[in-house]
This record gives sequence, structure tokens and C-alpha cells, in this order.
Amino acid sequence: MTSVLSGGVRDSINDALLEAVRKLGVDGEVPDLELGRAKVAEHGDYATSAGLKLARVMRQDPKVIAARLAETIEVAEGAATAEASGGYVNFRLADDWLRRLVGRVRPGYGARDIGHGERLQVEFGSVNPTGPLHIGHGRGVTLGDSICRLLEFTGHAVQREYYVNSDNTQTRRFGASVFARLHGFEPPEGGYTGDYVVELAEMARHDLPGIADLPEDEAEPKLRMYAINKMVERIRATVARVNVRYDEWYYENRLWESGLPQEAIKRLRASGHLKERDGALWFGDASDEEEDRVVIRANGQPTYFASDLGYLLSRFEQRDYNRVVEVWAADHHGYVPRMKSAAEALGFDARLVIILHQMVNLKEGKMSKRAGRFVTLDDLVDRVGSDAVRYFYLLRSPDTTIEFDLELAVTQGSENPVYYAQYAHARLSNVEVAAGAQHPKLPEAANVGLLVHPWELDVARQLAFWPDVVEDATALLEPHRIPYYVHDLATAVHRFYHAGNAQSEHRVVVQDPELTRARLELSRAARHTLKTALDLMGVSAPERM
RNA sequence: GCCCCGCUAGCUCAGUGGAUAGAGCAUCUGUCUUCUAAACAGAGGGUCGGGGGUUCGAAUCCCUCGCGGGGCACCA
Repeated sequence: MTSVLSGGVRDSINDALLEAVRKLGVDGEVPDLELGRAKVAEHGDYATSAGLKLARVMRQDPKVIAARLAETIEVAEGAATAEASGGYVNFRLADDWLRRLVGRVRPGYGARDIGHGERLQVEFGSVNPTGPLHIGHGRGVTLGDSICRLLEFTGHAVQREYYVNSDNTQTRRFGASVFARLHGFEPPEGGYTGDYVVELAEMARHDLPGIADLPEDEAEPKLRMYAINKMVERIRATVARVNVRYDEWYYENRLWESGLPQEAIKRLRASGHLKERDGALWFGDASDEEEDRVVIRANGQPTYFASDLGYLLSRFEQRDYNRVVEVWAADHHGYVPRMKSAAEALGFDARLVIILHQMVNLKEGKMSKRAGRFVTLDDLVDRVGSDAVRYFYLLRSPDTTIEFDLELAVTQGSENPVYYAQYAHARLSNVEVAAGAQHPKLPEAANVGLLVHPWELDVARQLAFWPDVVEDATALLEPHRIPYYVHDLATAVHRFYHAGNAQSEHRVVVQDPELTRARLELSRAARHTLKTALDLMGVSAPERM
């Protein structure tokens, strides 16, 4: 029998449910019984429509099946009781089990070994290093970072990588723009016109003696690398402000130096995935020319796609990651099939996971990095703070387009839902301080049996749900499930706390040391869980506010 | 034209094919001599974009139409 703590109580219930189905004589395929949270309080905490689902297989009345299941089911540790209702089976978490759960919650509660140490890379952010990060990029880096945090929390060996473009058309234009500014010209057509390019040119003039005397074909690569390095420095500082960390800033030119794109091209040529047409080298199968993509241009210059072919080898072979998760903005969605078929052609198909998130649009009009028209992520952090920024981004499903209104973001900064959760944490921290002050020596062990009020058990109930949230968020790579959970837990905490405002005998810290100790146990369990969940979001858990 | 995402309360958004669709903000009504009121209790507010279909059951799956966003490069 597995410990309930190793997974969630939902897993235990599900195991018990399946075992009961077997006992009823169903063998072979069991349809998905869709055990989920009950939506109405009368239906308990979890519910399944197992009776209805099994009616066809068992050729029996759903009500009868549900009733028999309810009788048969035995959940491990007596964690929950089952009750039939029509074709449904409803589960109610046992009060006594909830109390014991409180005593078992430790810092980091909810961590699970789902990944078994799987080596995987998450590549996210990876914006062309041709300008500062704006609010659109903020979404990508916070999403990617929280995905990493989730995967680390669930037993994966995660490497966080930023792929630094350095040899593509955009970065060349960037280099050419710096060159133009160095000589007092306007950047060329399609170049970068932001003021920061002028600053970069002046810094280069100082840091690269003699650079202004070189002709463009010699100066541009030097200026480009100089400017890219400056931008990478700045991007690194920006993401650090929102608690985003990378293990590796992997430069595109490193690929070419190690011959990986060349090797990938060689292999794809041998396997018949490449062909010459119009003087260029194309990737694609013969069935549809429209789908073909250029790898080497007619002028002999490789495309970014050639680099990406080598990048696949770098990660799946040279560095031996079992899986690679890419986090991209939706404007790259057209590139997904290409990458997928490239990965397939090289034999890595199922191991490449691509997560897309929708765009962040500025209400005042389109952002453009080249035109220097955008709100930087630094601006946003300056005005509303890192915690509110992270919560704001992570609250939304990646599929939702964000219409960003800076004025509104600033005015609403103070009513950001993040403070609701942080306040719950701060209140509990304060309670612990108060308990220590009033009771210098409390009992070592807590008698959790003293937790009897509904507002106390409801906190415990929320704690029971946390492993489910971790599991779902990890399986779907959807961190936005966490802030919604945090809100629910914070609500239960505030209610628990407030019971003591309404009637002082319900406070955590009371005369009776035994009772104080029991309620303190619950406070700590809730505080640890809030802290853990906020950590996964990269949001701080303050001890006072 | 083709591809992707969205359309759910006044606004911003959750919602693994299940029972009576939720939260925050905003609006209205109550609650601080108290372990922190950045809180709590309550009220109002919905043809889940329209129309078909599949199913015992659809906000959820399929088809179709509409609206909004994004993409369809020898840019990334």
C-alpha cells in the first residue's frame, strides 16, 4: 500500500476505486472513470461518475453499480469515505485523516518524484539579444521559469537555457545599426532605431579602440558581438529582478564552431531529407514543395533553421538530454511543424516538447523592438514590483492573449491578488511569533485531535488538495493552476484566522497551551504550503506586511 | 485563402465529457478596544459568441458561421 503522502489523496482514492472495480468482476479495459473534485459541497470532496461510465461494460443499472462500488471501496489510511448518489460515487475526506495530515505537513510538502531524475532542458526566453526585454518577453521568462520550478519540484533534473542568437539576420542588422550610429548615420532599412543603440555605439567607441576606423565588413562582426554581450548582460540583470535564473546562455556561434549544424546537414542529406533547388539547400520531403524550408541560402549563408538543426544535436546527443521543452511565443507557431519534422528526421521526435503562449499586446498600440516602441520589463518591475508582476503573468493560462494597459497595471498594483496570498502567509507568521511570546514553552507534540471547527478542517482540506495541483500543473506544464490554488488556500487561512477575530476563544493563541499547540500545528502546515506554492511562482512569502 | 489561440457576470479571467458554471475587481449591506481590517460575512449580476451534431449527459468533443489576436520569408 503506497503512502498517501507519496502521491495525493486523489491518487489513493483512484487506486481504491480501480481495485473495487476489479472486485466487481470487471476485467480488461476500464474506461476512464474521471475522478475529480466534487463541485457541490453535498457531493463531498471528490466524485466519479463511475456508475454511468461502467453501465455499458457491465450491462447493469448505473445506480446499482455505484452502490456496489461505494460498499466495496476502501481508501488507504481511511482517508475518505465513499457514498453512492445515483450513478455517482462521492468521496468525503475523513476529518480524522485530515487532522493527521496536518501533523505530517513539512516544508516542501507536495514535492513528488514524478520525473525520477529525468534529465531535461527547458529553453525559454531566448529573445534575439538586440534590445531590452519588454513586457511580452516577461511572460515567456516567468512562464518558463515556473515550469522549471515545477519540474524541479517533481523530481526532474532540469537545465535552464537561454539560446543566444548571434549569427542570424536580425543580429546582423543589429550590428549594422550600431555601426551606423557609430558614424552618425541613421540605421539602415529594417535596422534598430531605439536610443539604446546610440548608447551602445558610444560605449563601443570607448571600449573598442580603433573600431571607428575599420570598414563595415570588419567592424560589424566586432560591434555585433560587443553589443550582443552588452544586451545579454542587461537581459540577465532584468530577469534576475523577477527571480528568473538560467544555467546556461548558449551562443549560436558555439554551434558552428563545434560543427554541429554541419553534422546535422550531413546526416539529413544522407537520409534524403535535404535537396537542392534554385541554388539553395532545402529541408522537407518531396510530397509538398510548399512545406520545404531553406537551410542554406543561395548566397551560401545558412538560415537560423540550419543552426537549429545543430542545436537539436547539441541537446539530444552531445549534452544527452532526454527531453527538451521549448517555451515560445505564439508568433513562432508556424515554426512548430518545421522543428517537429526536423526532430523526427533526426530521430528525436517524441522528445521535443513545444509550449506556446499567446502574445502580450500593448493597449496603446503594437510594440516594436526595432522601432524602439515598447514598455520594458524593467519599467514594469520598477512600477509594480516583482511579486505583482510574476503573479500577474502566471495567473493567466498561456492560451490567453494579454491586453496590457500600463496605467491600469500601475493603479491596480496595490490590489494585485498576490497580496491576498502574501498577507495570509504574513498573518500566520505573526501568529507563530505571538504564540512564542505568550507561551514560552509549548508541548513538543501537537494533539491534532483538538482541531474540530469547520474553518480549521477546511484549511486541512485545502492542504489535502495541494498534491493534486502539483501533479496536474506538472503533467500539463501549466503553472497558472498554482495561483488559483494559492488563492483558495489563502481564503481558508483568512477564514481560519478571522474566526479568532469574531470570538477570541477561536484564536490560534489562547490560554490553553494544548489547544494553542494544535492550532499552531495547523498554522505551520498552511504557512509551509503557502510558502512552497509561492516559491513555485517565484513570488516571495513575507513574514510581515 | 490556409494554420494556431481566444470569445464564460459590467471589467479581467478560472473551469481534466458529469450533478445546481466559479473567482478577483467594480457595485451595494454589515464586521476592528482583539493573534495584522492588504481581512471577514452577505447581496445583486450568466441565452458559457450564433447555429447544427455526437452522447444517458456538452462551457468542455465534432462541423459550420461571426468577431478579435497571432502566423503563413532564402526574418526569428
